[in-house]
Amino acid sequence: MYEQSQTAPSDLDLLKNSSLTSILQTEIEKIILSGEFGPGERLNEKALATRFSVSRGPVREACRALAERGLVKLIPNRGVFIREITKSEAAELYDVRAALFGTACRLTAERITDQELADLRVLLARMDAVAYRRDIDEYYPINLEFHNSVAKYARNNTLMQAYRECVEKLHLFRARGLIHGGGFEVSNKEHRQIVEAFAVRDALKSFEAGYQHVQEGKIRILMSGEGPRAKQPPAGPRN
Amino acid sequence: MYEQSQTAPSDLDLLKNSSLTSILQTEIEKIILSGEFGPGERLNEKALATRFSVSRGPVREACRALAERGLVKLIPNRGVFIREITKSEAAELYDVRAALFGTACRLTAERITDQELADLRVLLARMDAVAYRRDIDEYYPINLEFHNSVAKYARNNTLMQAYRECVEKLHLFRARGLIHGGGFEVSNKEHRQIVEAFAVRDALKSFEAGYQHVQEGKIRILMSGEGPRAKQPPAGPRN
DNA sequence: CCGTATTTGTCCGTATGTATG
DNA sequence: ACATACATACGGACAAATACG
Repeated sequence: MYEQSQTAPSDLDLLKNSSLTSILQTEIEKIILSGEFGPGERLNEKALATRFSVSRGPVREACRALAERGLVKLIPNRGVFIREITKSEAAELYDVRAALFGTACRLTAERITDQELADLRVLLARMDAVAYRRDIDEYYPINLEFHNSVAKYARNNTLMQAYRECVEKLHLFRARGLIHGGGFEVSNKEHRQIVEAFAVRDALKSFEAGYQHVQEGKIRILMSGEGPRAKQPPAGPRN
Repeated sequence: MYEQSQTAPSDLDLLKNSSLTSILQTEIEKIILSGEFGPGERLNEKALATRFSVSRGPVREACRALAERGLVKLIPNRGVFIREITKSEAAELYDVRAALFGTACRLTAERITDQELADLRVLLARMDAVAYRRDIDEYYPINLEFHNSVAKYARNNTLMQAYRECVEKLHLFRARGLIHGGGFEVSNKEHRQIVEAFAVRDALKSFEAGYQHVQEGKIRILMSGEGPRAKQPPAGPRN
């Protein structure tokens, strides 16, 4: 029998998780985030299966995983739909993101090395440079790297993963067209406050700076446009 | 064609998600949290299928979802294992939980009604009563209700769900036997600080009280026992 | 080190439920 | 309102990989 001979796997073999389902999960995720299908649109199982030249089984499993992750929504007997993020849900997500990023900042403040601090300052300078030219295509990736670096320096993988998931879900909203464009300088000023809090290793101040930075992003979203009108489905599964 | 005729589903029909897979997901989750299978142990797909008198398809889908949720771990060609939470992972989870609960407290402080405040005080009194008798079986559910109430009063479903998931994952660790038993009075004293911060609607103070309360729980865990020895798997999939 | 048994991975067929004309 | 077409849900079977003797 198996009993105790079956033990938990090491963390390493998760990386080369080369099952067909996990590959599909990644691919479908890419499709979703690429915006090929708009929010609310339906994904056809068979179409996906033929597209990747596989059977529907792995596709279903991959979709089930993505549903749990909040990227798609599964309706019994109707199929899988790209998750629609309403404005209020986006606002909720921003609060969660603020909680996680703020805490990442707090932990980072307690653990950051001088080298890491210097690296962050480099990113600040680079953002200042491109912000001056109002180049959002240049600014965005550096901004992303800044946030990811902070999350990394917190040395808490669980926290970082939760943060990434949160950001990913918000991409579904951003894809709707409501991109928080403006505010380079003000954004980078907030970044600077975070780094300064790191420099003096002030945990609470770092938290608050990170928390408020995300909250500012939320406010920009909420102020822009009217957001998606809550278009009612023609008919949910009535039973 | 489908085009726009297919719109996103309303939030309501998620509740009666009566597909076989989602039922299995709930059932298997119950099995895991009940401790019927210890952490690291393997779940046999066919055994689960016959147990619930269903095919392996829905079982596999349910397990995929649980894997994404972090309750089980899927290893290609080897199967599904109950997730093993090491002490360091538990510590990381506590930081995340602290972030979420602290933020829930912060939001609650901004939105709590007098009635809700009164309800919390009732829970405090009840916990004091059972703490006096050192009755952990009585204390635990009230303690749980207190935390859930606070999470609810924050009026942020996304946050609450993330918090619940976090707590659920920590149950996998608690199930190992390292229950944070002691400290009734000190715990309820922290509860009282949270409620007092609510009473004066101090957001930052509420956050810090909630954050530190969870952190205290973390410290109790870390201090207890040596934690699970990292028993190495006999052989990972070598390829 | 090799053969066998068991388990997982994948695919396909049928039934049921939903949307459309 | 009814019938038709189509997509999903589930079950079962075959192939591949792994574990054990």
